Amino acid sequence: MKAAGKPAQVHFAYQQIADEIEAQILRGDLNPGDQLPGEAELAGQFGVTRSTLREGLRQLESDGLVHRPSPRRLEVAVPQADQLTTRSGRAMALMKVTFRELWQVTMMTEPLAARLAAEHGTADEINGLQSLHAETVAAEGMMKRTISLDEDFHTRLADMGRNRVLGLAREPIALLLFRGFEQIAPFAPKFYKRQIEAHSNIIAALRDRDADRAEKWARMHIEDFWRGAQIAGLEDEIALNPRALS
Amino acid sequence: MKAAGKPAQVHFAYQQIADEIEAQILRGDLNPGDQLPGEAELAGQFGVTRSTLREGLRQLESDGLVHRPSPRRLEVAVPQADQLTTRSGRAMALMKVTFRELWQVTMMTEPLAARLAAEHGTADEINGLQSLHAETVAAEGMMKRTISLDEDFHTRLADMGRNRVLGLAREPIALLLFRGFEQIAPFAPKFYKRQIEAHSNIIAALRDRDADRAEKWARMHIEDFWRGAQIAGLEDEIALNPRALS
DNA sequence: TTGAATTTAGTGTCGGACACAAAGCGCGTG
DNA sequence: CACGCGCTTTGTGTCCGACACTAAATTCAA
Repeated sequence: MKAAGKPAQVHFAYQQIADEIEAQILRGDLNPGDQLPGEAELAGQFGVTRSTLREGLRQLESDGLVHRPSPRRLEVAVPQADQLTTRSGRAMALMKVTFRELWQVTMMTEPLAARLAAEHGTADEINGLQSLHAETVAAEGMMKRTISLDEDFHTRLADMGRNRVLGLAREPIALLLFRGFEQIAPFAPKFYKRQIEAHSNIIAALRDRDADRAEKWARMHIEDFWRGAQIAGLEDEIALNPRALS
Repeated sequence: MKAAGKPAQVHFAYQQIADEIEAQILRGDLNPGDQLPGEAELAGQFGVTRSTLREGLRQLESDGLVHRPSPRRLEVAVPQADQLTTRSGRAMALMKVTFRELWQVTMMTEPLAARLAAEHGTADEINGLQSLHAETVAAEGMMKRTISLDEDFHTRLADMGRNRVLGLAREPIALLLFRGFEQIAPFAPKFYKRQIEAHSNIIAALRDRDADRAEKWARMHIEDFWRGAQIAGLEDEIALNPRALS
């Protein structure tokens, strides 16, 4: 059992470059927003060719540690949430997680999100949710649109809670689960109404700053989802074929 | 509002290559374990030079979609959990999340993990936990070692629950939070004992397959952690300077 | 037939080269 | 003197060709 330091398998130059720059960023030598030198200069610094350096840069880029606002400018970035969402979502899809797994976790995250939102959400944000909800009501029966609006509703709810960790953790999970609604809806048409009821009760609870009630309705909302999955016989089905992510 | 398809900003050849191969994997044309042709051949297929192709490969590699078991062999991989853990952990560290944020989420994940473990854990796994626990008892007072063992305990507990989504979501969060113990321990020496008590109660609950009790003790365990953070005055402190991730 | 020696193929790296676009510059005109 | 337009410079994306080194494949010997 060794300390969790860097694995020493770094004999490839491009890997060393990526590691070194990563270390500089994590160490704080380079801060988000800082601009990096041109490729030629960097290559010189590291004593490698541009080709080799570029391979290292590609790696950092796809790690989200650097990015190019303009083709001319290479700067240090803080990893963006949506990028992590994509990666996690892809991983979960490829490991063929089931509805049950997604649901079990969502049963925790969404109620917590609702609770925190009730505690920290601003009036403006609540109004925003309200108008989003209005759109949802108008879209009753339109599956794709409903799914997209639902994702949005829950994401905004989570953002209102002022907890970035929760936001990061729940996003890919909620995305996959809610998308499963596509397979459920045909079996349970009345779920549109129940969803609308739940959402409006959550909003009402937020206005009253009633964290308990918000949490309770969120829980019921997600429980409903599970009943739908059961009706559709999806409990242990794979949630999503990866291609749907694209 | 357009469908969530790929943004069309794919004028760079290396990007197109990465996207194309990614699509083939997601679409199922390529399955985990499949071997890919050599670089020369691939380059030919895509009509680019090896240099360009390699940049695309580096990107896929760091996305965890392909990897090289031997330098000679390039094959399709399913993204590994620890890779995602690193990425998420790094992101959270760079966005300077607070102890409070980490703790709020952990208050949900660990009790759920304990509950699921009580429902699905095998006798073997429980015995494994038991011996790990014995090590922890022996390490009382040794901070670094205690932290590492604690991380391990909770990770194994989560794995016992047969929920990969929970495992994926909680790992980076728990890692960051538990590591904060380093800053707490000096202020609250008796926490070693409370941790030992909590862990052994969880194990006992697992043996009885008492999900409620397991969940309860996990919750108390994490609550303790929060009290420690309060004593140390860390509630809204940044959990970790990124460098500690290395 | 099995093991050792040798060929072969493929990766990692190098160096140089060119087109194209953006950033910086100078110039002429109002 | 200020402003806009075209030119130069700089840097990225891509290509080409080459070579060392090592792991896999093949041949050869016992």
